[in-house]
Amino acid sequence: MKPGVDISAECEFSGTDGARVQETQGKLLDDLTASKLARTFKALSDPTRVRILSALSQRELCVHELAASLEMSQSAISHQLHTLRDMRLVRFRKEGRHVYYALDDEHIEVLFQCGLDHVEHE
Amino acid sequence: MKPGVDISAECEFSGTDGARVQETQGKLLDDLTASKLARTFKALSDPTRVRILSALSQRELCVHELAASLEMSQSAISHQLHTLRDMRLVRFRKEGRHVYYALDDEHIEVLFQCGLDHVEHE
DNA sequence: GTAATATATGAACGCTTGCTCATATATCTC
DNA sequence: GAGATATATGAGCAAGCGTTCATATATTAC
Repeated sequence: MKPGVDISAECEFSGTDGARVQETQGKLLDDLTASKLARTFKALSDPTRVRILSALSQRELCVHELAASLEMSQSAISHQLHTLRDMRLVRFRKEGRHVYYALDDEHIEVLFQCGLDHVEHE
Repeated sequence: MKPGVDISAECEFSGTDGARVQETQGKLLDDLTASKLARTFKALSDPTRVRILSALSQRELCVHELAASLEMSQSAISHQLHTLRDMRLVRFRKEGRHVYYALDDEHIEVLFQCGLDHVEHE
C-alpha cells in the first residue's frame, strides 16, 4: 500500500514484488550484452546461413561451389555471405577470380555444435 | 569441358569442382535439421527474449514481475512468452491469478551460456 | 581490345516480426 | 453480484529480412 520505490509492478504483494523485481533487474543481463547476444544468435537463425556454415565447416569453398552445393542462386549466397562477414563468422581470401570463404574461428563451431546438441536432445 | 554429372557449377575447373560440390553436399546438414537448428537459434535472436531468459535463469517470475523487471508492457512480454512457450524454452504454472514462468530445461541455459562466451570472446 | 567467368551489390517485393492498442478471459476481493 | 487485478490474444502497423532480378566490378582467356 505504501508508495515505495516501486517501478510499476502492481501485483497483489507490491512490496515483496518490488524487491524481487529490483533483485532481478540487478542481476539481469545489461542491454548492450543482451543485444550483442541476440545479434549473435540471429546470425545463426536462418536455414541458408546454417547450411553455409555447415558446408564451410568441412573445408573452405568459393561462392560458386557454395551456391552449387546448396542449390541456390549465386546472388542469394553472396548476400548471406555478406551478412556472415559482417558478423565476423567467416573470412575470405581472393584467388584469381575466385573468393574462398572459410569459418572465421573455431568458437563459432562450438556454438553451432551446441545448438545441434539442443536440437538432437529434444 | 566434358558435360559430366555436374550440378550447375561453372567454375573454371568444372570436374574437380563437381567432385568437391558432391562431397560437400554429402556431408551437408540435411534440410530438416538445418531448419530446426535455425529455429532454435531464432528463438534466442531477439533482445527481449534474451532478457526474459536471463531473468528466468535467476528464478521463476510471474508475467507482471517480468514486465516490471524489463520495463516493458505486459502485452509485449506475454507475446514473447507465447513464442518461448511454443519453442518449449519456458514452462509455466498457474497460481491464482498469477502465471509463473521458468526455464523449461537446463539445456537451453547451456546454449545461452555458450552464446555469451562467444560474445565475450570477441 | 572483346568475351566469358566470378563475385558483389542496389532496388524491389513479399513475408515475417515485434510492438501497441483494444479487448477477452479468469481469478480474487468486496 | 460488481469491480479490480493478472494474463492472453487478435488486429494493425512499421520495421526488418531473404529472395530475385538487373547490373556493376574484377579477373582471365582470347
